[in-house]
Amino acid sequence: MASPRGTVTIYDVAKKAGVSSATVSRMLNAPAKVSPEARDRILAAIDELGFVPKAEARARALQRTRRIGVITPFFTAPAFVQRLRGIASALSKAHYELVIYTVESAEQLANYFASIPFSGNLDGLIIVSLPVTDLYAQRLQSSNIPAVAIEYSHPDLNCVVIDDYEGGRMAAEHLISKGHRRIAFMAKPDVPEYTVRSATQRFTGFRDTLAAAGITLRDDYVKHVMEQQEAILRATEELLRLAEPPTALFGGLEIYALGVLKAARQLGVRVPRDLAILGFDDLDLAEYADLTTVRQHLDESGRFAVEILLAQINDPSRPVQHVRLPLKLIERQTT
Amino acid sequence: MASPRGTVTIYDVAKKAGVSSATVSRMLNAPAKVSPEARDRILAAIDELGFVPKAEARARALQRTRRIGVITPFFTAPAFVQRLRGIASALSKAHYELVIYTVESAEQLANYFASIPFSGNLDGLIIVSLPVTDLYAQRLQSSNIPAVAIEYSHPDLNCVVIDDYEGGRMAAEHLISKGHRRIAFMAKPDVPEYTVRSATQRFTGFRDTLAAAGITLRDDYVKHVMEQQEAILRATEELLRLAEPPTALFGGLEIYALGVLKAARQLGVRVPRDLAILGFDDLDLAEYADLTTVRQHLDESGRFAVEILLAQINDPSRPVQHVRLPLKLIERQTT
DNA sequence: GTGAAAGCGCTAACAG
DNA sequence: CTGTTAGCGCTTTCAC
Repeated sequence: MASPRGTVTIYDVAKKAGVSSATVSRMLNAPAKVSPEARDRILAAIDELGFVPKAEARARALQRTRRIGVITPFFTAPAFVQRLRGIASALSKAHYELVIYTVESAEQLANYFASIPFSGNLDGLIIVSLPVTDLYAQRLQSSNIPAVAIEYSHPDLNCVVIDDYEGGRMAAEHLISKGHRRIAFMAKPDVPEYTVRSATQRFTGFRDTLAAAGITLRDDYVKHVMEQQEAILRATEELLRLAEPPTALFGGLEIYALGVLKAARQLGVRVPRDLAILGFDDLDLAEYADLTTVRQHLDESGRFAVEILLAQINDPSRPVQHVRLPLKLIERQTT
Repeated sequence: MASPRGTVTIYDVAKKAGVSSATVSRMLNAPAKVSPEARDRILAAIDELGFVPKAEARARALQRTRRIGVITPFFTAPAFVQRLRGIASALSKAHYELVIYTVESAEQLANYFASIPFSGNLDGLIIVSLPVTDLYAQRLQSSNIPAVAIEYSHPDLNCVVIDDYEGGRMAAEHLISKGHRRIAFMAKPDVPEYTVRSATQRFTGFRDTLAAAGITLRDDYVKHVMEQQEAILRATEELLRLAEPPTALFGGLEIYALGVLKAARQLGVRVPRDLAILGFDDLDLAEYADLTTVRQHLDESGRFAVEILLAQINDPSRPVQHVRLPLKLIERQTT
């Protein structure tokens, strides 16, 4: 019989069980310290009253919330989802709640960092795929809340990242080993606001490795286009219409590889016979599309972040940790 | 200069600004009620101290958390993600925090309902794609927390659902209108624990409509298989190897349509020429695959749920609301 | 083993 | 406009 919203407290339980509120509290937190008789009566009272401890109150008394926050770009992109999945799973195992803050713009991100009541409201924070500026890092530090960044790295912050340069290298190597020499690259335009350092490094590693093998990446082989399928289709056509069309393509982001794959099918180009396609990330989608790709274990990145975060929470004096997750080439049908 | 974790309170601010804590509180909640001079001094103090209000304390005093919870199956399936996306977006606009509880088994669900401190920790609850039993509905009611269920419906609970029977009907009608008469159906096995009522109704609507058009759904045209691609591939082969193979197939769940599409490609079957394929849901994935499908607006379902929930929170006396979202046939390349 | 009582940080009357 | 004061529900000494 619960009365009006949230109305039954330990005091009610205490009264009904004929003990003090302190004893009920003990019962809840350290049952061993309570006599068996009292225990039974309290348990009965709890049952009867339908008592549920109020986390808010608990958190205030305890000075911790058992809740960790995740700041992530508005999760339209599958990669965020997979990272989140890793986080959610690990957190749930550790009995932490997960609160999500989605960010749709740089401005909103700034707002969050400026105004969100981090300290005291969260036991820790995970920042997913969002650039961490010095200012933010500093604010995080001074607010004294344990945090870890995924994908972007900052010297003063825990983070879990991958070696994008190495990823580019692996991609190039794979394509070369398959006998390709006319190799193309497609990725996002380099817009200033969302300067994706990782994509750039991927590209650099890719190009350097090609160069080391005596292959120069021709300018007309590299396409920077928007993520819309239409744009990708057009770029693919341009590529194929070249006098010397590429025989292979590396998509610096999985969407591009996937998009080109789709475009290729529409254009009647056989994959991988006429055009080999290689992606990066290994989204769930990639498996469905049978795309060969460089896998970074997205779910794992989330799990790792949680691990580091919890360690940090339990021992605040812990030094900053940077982990770099391994990459792996997953060979499927498109190369 | 923030001192040890979460240490600066309104009292600190008050002292520094030479006012009482109440004034600081007013400043925070109703700045108009504070004199300009005091305001400035308080603002300055806040800045200097790096003060951030602690949500826990606020929530306790206010008796509301500005936080709503979402219980969802472990979000491996894209449909959950899209629903979540709608929820997250709507919630963020309304300045609510979103806390996520993922559930991996029926048992865990029971645990949540039994032991999670819902009341007093959350202002509201959204239950995504999880069967709501009478017991749970009752507990929800008595704990007096506003809630809404998505996908599953319960008479005593707000919910947003679709008309699955109608969906099945639309699917059948579309296929019939395309001239098909040998039509197959593929879906999940009917396991007792996860009795997916919606899938069953989809099927019924589908079969009834076929029947009304004088087409009887042959037993060897309906396949209940696991979601693994391999199982789907095998089922597809069996279908196609029939003396009279079907010319069209309806996947009661999008995965099946997608899986069959993939299988068809592997088997060299032309889609839609040799086999038309129709899905249900319209996941992001469907667009990528150019799958014709019956769309239920997943994102929208989340948005609606939030709307109802907030309305309910603001006016607890509001009657239970059942909304049924419309379905729409999205014609793409596979039929 | 148990109870009394003092907080945890904030808000909301109530006087002034 | 502002300060005083009493909670919100739970935990945690400190005595007994």
